[in-house]
Amino acid sequence: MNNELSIFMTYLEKKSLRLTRQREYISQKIFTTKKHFSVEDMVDVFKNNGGALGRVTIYRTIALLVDAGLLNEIDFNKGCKYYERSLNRASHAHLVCKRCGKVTEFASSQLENIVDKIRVTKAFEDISYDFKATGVCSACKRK
Amino acid sequence: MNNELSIFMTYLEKKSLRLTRQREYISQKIFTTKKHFSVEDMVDVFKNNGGALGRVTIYRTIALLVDAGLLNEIDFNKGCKYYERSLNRASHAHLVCKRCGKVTEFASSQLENIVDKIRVTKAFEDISYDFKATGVCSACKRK
DNA sequence: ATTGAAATTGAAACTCAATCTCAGTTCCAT
DNA sequence: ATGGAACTGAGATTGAGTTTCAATTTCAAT
Repeated sequence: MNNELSIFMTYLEKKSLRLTRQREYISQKIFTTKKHFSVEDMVDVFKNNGGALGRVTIYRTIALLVDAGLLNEIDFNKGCKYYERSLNRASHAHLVCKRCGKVTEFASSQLENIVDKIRVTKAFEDISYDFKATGVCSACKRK
Repeated sequence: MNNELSIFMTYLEKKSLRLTRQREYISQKIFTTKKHFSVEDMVDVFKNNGGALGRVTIYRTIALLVDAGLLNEIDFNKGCKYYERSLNRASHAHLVCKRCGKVTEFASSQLENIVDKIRVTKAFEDISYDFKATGVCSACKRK
């Protein structure tokens, strides 16, 4: 059922790392999150839910999830990293408005074609990717 | 002749900003740079060349050049922003090796297609874009 | 030329995301 | 149980990038 958790467990085992109570809490919370989030967002989640976890542990767990291929790291020009779950996501670009900062997604299967070509012609492996288009959204343009 | 400088001058005029000695030094240096560079790289350039310019001025001038559309801001997972000249560049992706950190480029005209589609279907304007693929390069894989 | 408003510079202080350190704790294999 | 390895988290640290502000430069209007 919980595919992501089982992938995480396999990853940890392969690296001789442990699925601790903290790692389980943090990853389960992330695996039920639909939106983009920053590390500080997650720190706040656990602060508010009483289950105080050290911010360092949250940083480290997210780094593990990125390395395991379960999270993509993305940059929205906001001064900190953001993350999104990567499993079974349709390929998409991120549109960031440089006026209002709003982020939207743009589905495009062509991105997969490009990545496939990179994989084949450059012998690049284990690829995660991020297409970011920065511009002015239609709402801001009207002003 | 110096197309980029004239675009920069037009941009400054439109914004009622001045082409100062410092801005001219910094932009000319950038307009003769082929490689990716960080702000600190530029700070060092001017430190070594004796023409000490305040780092704040360099930050601000680069921000102007980005806003003028003459530089693209790119992220190589290195903890600071990098920049590349954008005028008349063939569209390309950045491949970043997560082991050795090496950055290579991958030309792909398909990227323009995707951006065109974003422009039209999302009414997104004034777009700059960055396609980054993070993975393991063929050299690191062999180890 | 002189004046005054606006833009500019740059040193220093500051912010804040992210990392490092290290002492104390937990877990696992023997 | 015991030793070694992994783990946690508070606090200190780093470093890119921004803000502040006093002093300077520029430009348009007189």
